[in-house]
Amino acid sequence: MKKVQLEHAEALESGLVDIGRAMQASGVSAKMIRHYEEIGLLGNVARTAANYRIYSAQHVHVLRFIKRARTLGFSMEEIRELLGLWQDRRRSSASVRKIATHHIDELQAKIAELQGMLGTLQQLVHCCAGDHRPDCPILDDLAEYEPAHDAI
Amino acid sequence: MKKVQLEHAEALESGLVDIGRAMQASGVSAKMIRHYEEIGLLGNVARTAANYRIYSAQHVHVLRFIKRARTLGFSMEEIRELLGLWQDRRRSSASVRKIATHHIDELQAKIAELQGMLGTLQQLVHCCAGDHRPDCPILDDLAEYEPAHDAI
DNA sequence: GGTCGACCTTACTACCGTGGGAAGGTCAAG
DNA sequence: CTTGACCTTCCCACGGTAGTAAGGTCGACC
Repeated sequence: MKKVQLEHAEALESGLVDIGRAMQASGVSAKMIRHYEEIGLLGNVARTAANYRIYSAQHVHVLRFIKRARTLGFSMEEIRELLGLWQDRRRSSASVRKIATHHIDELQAKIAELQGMLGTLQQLVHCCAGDHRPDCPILDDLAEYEPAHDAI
Repeated sequence: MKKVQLEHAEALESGLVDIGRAMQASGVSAKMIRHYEEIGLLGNVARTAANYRIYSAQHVHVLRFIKRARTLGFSMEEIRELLGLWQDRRRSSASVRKIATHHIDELQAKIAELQGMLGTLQQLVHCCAGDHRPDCPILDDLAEYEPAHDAI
């Protein structure tokens, strides 16, 4: 097992890319690429003799996978699982679907929460004159709101 | 200007409360009450001779204000501004309304973003068999998605 | 008095994902 | 040889909350 250390120019000619190109190709910042490596999402990343990171096409593919998953709001932990399933040929689509539906539930809960806030605020803003006078139902709500005491 | 240091029992008799009671009365954890003091939202907080924090009814009122504002999703910076306006008798309701409408815009943007994620995910989940087989449109999307190249 | 449990204090750590910046090494082109 | 773009590592920040550790203090009870 010889460890072959490529020079920078050499590496780029063999279809490998440096972090700048990986960044362009994936849309993930260099900062985050290093971070994803550090938390173990990229596996082994080669280095040139000068210690520069060198990425294979597969690495870039993983980065684009992560980027897309982040865009869909998956957490890093979920992404870790999804990557594992992606690379496992014996996975079941059910296991992927389970993660996705769980994430859908979270999204729906979050949306409901935000819509609750939004509704209340819209009501308050609607009632607020919004002029030079100090009287303000918004502040009144914040100052005087009493939580419903459902609990004993 | 004598600095009168009250004893614990003495203080509680004068309508002042310790952090535990402030926590119960406001719904804000002791941890966060100290934090809010540290970042300057509570002003001067008195201490007993034994260095325990002692809160006035006004302090508790501020804490409930903060609690309610957090429930509506305002950021700490926005809450700082709202508190300032609340305590300013010459405020205009327009200035409060402005903060609130800005927050409404943020909420709407966030909701739209989450709904975008949700829609895409629901579509993908809908297309996924979710059985023992490995074929999975969800993973396919994550792995092969190409961002639209609107930019040059 | 002594002791117990509940409460308080400060100070540090972590979470999540991202960005900023310092201080230094390396590349390729002029 | 210099320049400027790029790379390296390392540390810090955000926002808001929670956890933990090590210690001081309260009231109540024996």
